[in-house]
Amino acid sequence: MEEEKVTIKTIAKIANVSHTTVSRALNDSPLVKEETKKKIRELAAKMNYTPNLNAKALVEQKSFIIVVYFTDMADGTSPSFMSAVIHQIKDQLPKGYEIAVDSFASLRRAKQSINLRFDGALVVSQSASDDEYIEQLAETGKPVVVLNRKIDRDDLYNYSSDDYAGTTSALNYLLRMGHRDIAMIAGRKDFASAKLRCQAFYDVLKANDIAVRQDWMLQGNYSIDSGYKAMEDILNAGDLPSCVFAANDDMAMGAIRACEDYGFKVPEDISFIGFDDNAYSQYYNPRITTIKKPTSEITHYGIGVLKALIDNKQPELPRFENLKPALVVRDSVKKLK
Amino acid sequence: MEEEKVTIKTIAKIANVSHTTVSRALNDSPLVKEETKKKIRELAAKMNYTPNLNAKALVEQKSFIIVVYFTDMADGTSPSFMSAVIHQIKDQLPKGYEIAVDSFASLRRAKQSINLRFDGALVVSQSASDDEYIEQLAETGKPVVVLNRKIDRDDLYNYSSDDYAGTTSALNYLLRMGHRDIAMIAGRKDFASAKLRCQAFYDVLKANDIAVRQDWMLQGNYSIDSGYKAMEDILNAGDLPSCVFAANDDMAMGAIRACEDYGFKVPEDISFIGFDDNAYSQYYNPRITTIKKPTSEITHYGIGVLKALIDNKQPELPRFENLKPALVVRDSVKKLK
DNA sequence: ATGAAAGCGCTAACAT
DNA sequence: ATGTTAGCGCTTTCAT
Repeated sequence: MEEEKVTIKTIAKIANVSHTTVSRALNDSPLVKEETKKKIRELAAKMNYTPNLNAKALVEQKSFIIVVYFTDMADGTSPSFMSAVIHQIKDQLPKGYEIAVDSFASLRRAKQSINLRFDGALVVSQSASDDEYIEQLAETGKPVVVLNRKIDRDDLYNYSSDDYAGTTSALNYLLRMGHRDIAMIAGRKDFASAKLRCQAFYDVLKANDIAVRQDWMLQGNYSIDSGYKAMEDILNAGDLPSCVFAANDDMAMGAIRACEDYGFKVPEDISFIGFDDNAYSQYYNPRITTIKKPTSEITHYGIGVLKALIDNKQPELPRFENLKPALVVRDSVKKLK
Repeated sequence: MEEEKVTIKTIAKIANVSHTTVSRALNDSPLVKEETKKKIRELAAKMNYTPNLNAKALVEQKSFIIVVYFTDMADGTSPSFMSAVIHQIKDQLPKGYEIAVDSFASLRRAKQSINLRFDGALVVSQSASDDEYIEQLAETGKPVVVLNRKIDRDDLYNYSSDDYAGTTSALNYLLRMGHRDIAMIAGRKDFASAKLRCQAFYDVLKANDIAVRQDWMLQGNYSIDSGYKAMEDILNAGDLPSCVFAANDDMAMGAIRACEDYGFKVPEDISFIGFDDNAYSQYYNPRITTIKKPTSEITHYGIGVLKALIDNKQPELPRFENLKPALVVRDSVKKLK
């Protein structure tokens, strides 16, 4: 059961060569005769040899670990974003690499600094409070790519979603559909995306001479439940908006549920537009009109660049790009006449 | 920017002690005077010292990596399960450990064996095809805990959801509500949970003298879309069942959407019961009656045991437990008279 | 084309 | 209480 551990020295002894030759053969060095290589490789396979990555890492000053950092795994970060990133990165990276997952929130909780054992880092950042850790990562001089949020530095590769533009197109659509009484349920305060979506909301309303009513500006935290509760507040107050812009689809779903519970029909009595286009939006009842966040493009860009960086190649993509979300019209917004 | 790398030898030189003393001091060995310890610790902090985990790992024959394996990250494994496991494990494990995430599907695709660099493994297993990799993990002699599915060996710690019992209680509830024309949308064929949920379906119907109609037994794959398509098949065929048992909530949601699209009302025209109780089930329209899978208990058990095993302690939990799911009655099943 | 020796940063026997 | 030495498994000069 317990296999004796086989190292390059074990192989060397049996093959009657030095362990140096074994090392070279296994790394396909041109310094070893094809014949010897073949013999050694076969032997290694037969003996079930696996290299000790710790030793290799020690001498090569590498670690064969790619780390993925999230702002917070407990909440705010959608599980599907997380799973997509990990899954895609796993499939594209060279074999032998481990994907380590961590969060800045847990570092903060444990008052820890970042772990230095990584060869490249992918950061899915939601908040400016991540900057201290991003700085720590950058200081190592190793490849770092920041996704999801625009950062204030131009030495790192950075891909984000243009949430301001996305929100603008959402509101312009509502306006075109005849809505002027628009409420908003905002996202988690400390998240950059929430701030941008709010700011755009204010700006577009102002540009269209619509006063923002504070009782129609609710604070959520991106969770379904927070959408439900915020909507209850709207429903329990005075007059109703004709439409609600929820800063993400999860909150839109919670809010729609609240409407149903209070006897209002969506979109007959009240319309909704969300943000993200999550996995359930197109199946929800009603199907949710929303802004599709370019998540998979962001992920794809990030992984491609990180891979190039680790391979010491020049990435073909620009340092920064603010990818455009797209309006997806479905059934949750009613056209007013 | 590029900090000179500081090792225990650097510190030793400045502190005028041997690197051994530094090592001992940093590891809080009783062999070092408190005073010296303090001095060295302060020095280390000031110099921004971080231990080289590769070196430590090499000499200690450890790796400071906990690996979490999923059957398949591309589909089948719910992102929320994944995020919950990673998040919880991260919070409970000793500092300095990395959580590495991988999937057997990707190993298979790359024709790779498991990576030996880990100190403990948590396997979220869906399918018997995982067994070859579980065997590889077990052979290392390191702590391995298998979750989600009952395995055929008793040397590993193993916690699963009793899907057979869960399905039985779902069907008994339907029967109590007066349903006898029951269709089923099954889950991904190769997944153990799907098989158990099917088997229980057959058994309960048979026990109640209800013939299983093959045109009411549809094959899905646990995705929302597969639920939609399966339901279309039912709707396009002859007579309608009074109720559909979907092997998970995602498929139930897809199927309900199909009903709406075809002009049927849920639960007035047709009832639904799901499985899992996912994050959206209680907000869906209608709220979905379902079987709550004891996911968080399973995760909790698994992490607790793995932690104990890694600390060389005897876990307080039994080797195996088949945790009971619970019926959650909501609005998607109509009572027939 | 192959081997001997050194060294990566750390811990642990074995001195003292 | 502290230091000396060896060695974990690997790659990399430097010889031959």
